[in-house]
Amino acid sequence: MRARPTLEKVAARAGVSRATASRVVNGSTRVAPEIREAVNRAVDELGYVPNQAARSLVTQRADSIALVFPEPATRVFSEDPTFSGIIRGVSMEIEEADKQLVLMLTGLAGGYQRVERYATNGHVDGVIIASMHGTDPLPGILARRGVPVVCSGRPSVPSSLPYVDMDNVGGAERAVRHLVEQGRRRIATIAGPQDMIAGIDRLNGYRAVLHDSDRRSIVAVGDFTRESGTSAMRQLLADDPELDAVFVANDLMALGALTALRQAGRQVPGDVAVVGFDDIPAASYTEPPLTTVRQPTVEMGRRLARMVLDLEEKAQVMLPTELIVRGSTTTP
Amino acid sequence: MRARPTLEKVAARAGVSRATASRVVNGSTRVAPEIREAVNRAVDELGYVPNQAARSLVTQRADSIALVFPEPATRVFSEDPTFSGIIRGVSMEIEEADKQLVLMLTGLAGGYQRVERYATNGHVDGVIIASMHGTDPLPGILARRGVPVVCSGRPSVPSSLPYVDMDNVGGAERAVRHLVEQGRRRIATIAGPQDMIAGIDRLNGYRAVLHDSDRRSIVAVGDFTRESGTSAMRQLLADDPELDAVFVANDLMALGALTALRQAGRQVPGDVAVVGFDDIPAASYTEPPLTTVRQPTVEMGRRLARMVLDLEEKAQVMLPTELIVRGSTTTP
DNA sequence: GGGGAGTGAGAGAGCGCTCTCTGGAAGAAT
DNA sequence: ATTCTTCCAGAGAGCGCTCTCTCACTCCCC
Repeated sequence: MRARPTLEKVAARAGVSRATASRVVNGSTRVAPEIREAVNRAVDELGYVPNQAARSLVTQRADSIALVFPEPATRVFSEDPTFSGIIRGVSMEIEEADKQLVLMLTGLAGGYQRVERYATNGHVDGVIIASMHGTDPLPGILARRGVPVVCSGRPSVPSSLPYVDMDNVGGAERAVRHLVEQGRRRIATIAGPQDMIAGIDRLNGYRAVLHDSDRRSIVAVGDFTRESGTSAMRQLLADDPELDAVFVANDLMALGALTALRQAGRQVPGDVAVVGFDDIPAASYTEPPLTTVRQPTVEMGRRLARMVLDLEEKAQVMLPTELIVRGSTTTP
Repeated sequence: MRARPTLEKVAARAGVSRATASRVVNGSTRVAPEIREAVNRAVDELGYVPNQAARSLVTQRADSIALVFPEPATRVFSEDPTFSGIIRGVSMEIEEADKQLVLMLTGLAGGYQRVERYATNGHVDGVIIASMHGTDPLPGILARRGVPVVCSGRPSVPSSLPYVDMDNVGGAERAVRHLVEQGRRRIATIAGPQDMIAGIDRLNGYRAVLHDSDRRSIVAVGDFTRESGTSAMRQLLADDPELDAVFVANDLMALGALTALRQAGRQVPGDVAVVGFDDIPAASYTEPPLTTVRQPTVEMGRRLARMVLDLEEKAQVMLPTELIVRGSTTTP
């Protein structure tokens, strides 16, 4: 394999100085057309590609951004496509901007320092933190160190850091209101973990609508896993055998709840209507198909990337969610 | 934010030359203990972290490796956790080696050139290609350009490139043999796409066992999606209403097949036994739970990473698969 | 026609680091 | 005591690039 050509070589071949070659490569307009032409030809002929390390060294930019998943890696890539959607969205924008995506899965405590070291090190122009725990200290640390940071999901402690969040409250409200409109009287919920903003917000949305419609709330708490959905549903049925609807804070738990309901001999939606949250692929294949709230995960990734790349203003953004009505709440 | 300290600063503080500081930072043994001590103290006090760009520039190493998914990104992160497992495995090893993971999702044709440019550019010490299409030209191109490449999945055209593959043939054989042992007489298969090595190998495994056991093969072909599993199953039932078992080349299609069987009024495993392949999370939650073949995806990621990092010899490796027997083939 | 204004190209410094080469001190051998 | 060897620290070049500064040249206006 032959050595990679340098700018010097390109300049020599085009009969110009290195500085001029650099100008052409970087798209400066202040170069005479015929010279630009000559340089471009030399670039093509030699197959020149700029050395990123050299460029970074002088520009102090890295042309890459880090996407950090502080969750234990095992959880990150489960059946939940939320993270996949974010990765895809981020990846699209990053690619468009001709930058690189550095993926960091940092489940353990030690991983924090690794990310911190790496990010404060000029390796990276910005960091996207796909944390679901609002209390994560990492965003604050990095921000204080001067690294551009954008979070997915609103931090639970108010801060001025930019983030992109889903409208969890609104989605939950729409879901529960849908159950109310279907004439359901006793609407229970299986809430998510209350140390995650998504878990908190979705429960708040549920409570808000029930309060308005003068129904009492029936709450069980799960941890977003399928198993916890099953046991939470059993507990709800024990608490209130008369319940006729349940809003489940994510689809995975809703799948578990469906199992528990089947085992308890309840018909869905005849006896009990079920609404989930997330719209995972499996939701369309349950029996009956699951009514759920869709999240714009890819869009979320795109916005995160655009913010961290400074293609749009860093702000605190809320993305709308959408209720997808299927068979688990209505009979055709 | 204060400027990052340079080696120069560290050296000054420790009262040594930059060269000596560099030696200490890079763990050279030929430094007097007290000096090493002094430098380390200065590093700690200043919070020094080496500038990777500067280091790369002189060492010609990038300390990062690329993980490329040439599939359309949409497919990559679907319900199929194979890719997630690979990412996690790769990530673990990369982290351990203190290198970076650059993720490239290059669905479109143009993406190839981007990867090629990026990888032949010294940005990256090696490339892991998570392709499932054995005919992918990218590995060959990169290898020819002198970039270390390791593939996940055996290329369909024989080559000398290193790869890590799953024992698809063996897994399929074990699955079908299991059906034979259960006394099934008419064993059909829903094969995967025949332009993917996994699809081909799993069909070959099926054929081999049927041939040995003197049964005739009944084949329908799907494309690894759930929908294709449903329609393939319908077709099989039309072709041979008497079939009493089906080996499905992946779990997603098996889920679809289960739906078709239910709609056709067949009991599983009473009338028809079903085996899948992959062991996706959903497989344990179907009714009945799905017998399937588990793949060591995380291990695959680890091996891929270790090879590309030269922690183990680059070779053509086959990882064992494991039959997980559940309710879709046996009654308790 | 002369002097500024404007424009485009080159010279050269320097980003932060590694690594070879050199030099000096200390210990071993003669 | 002198030379040789060993060992460790420093000097300095240079990785490939960007960017400022300088300079040469053209153009235009008085």
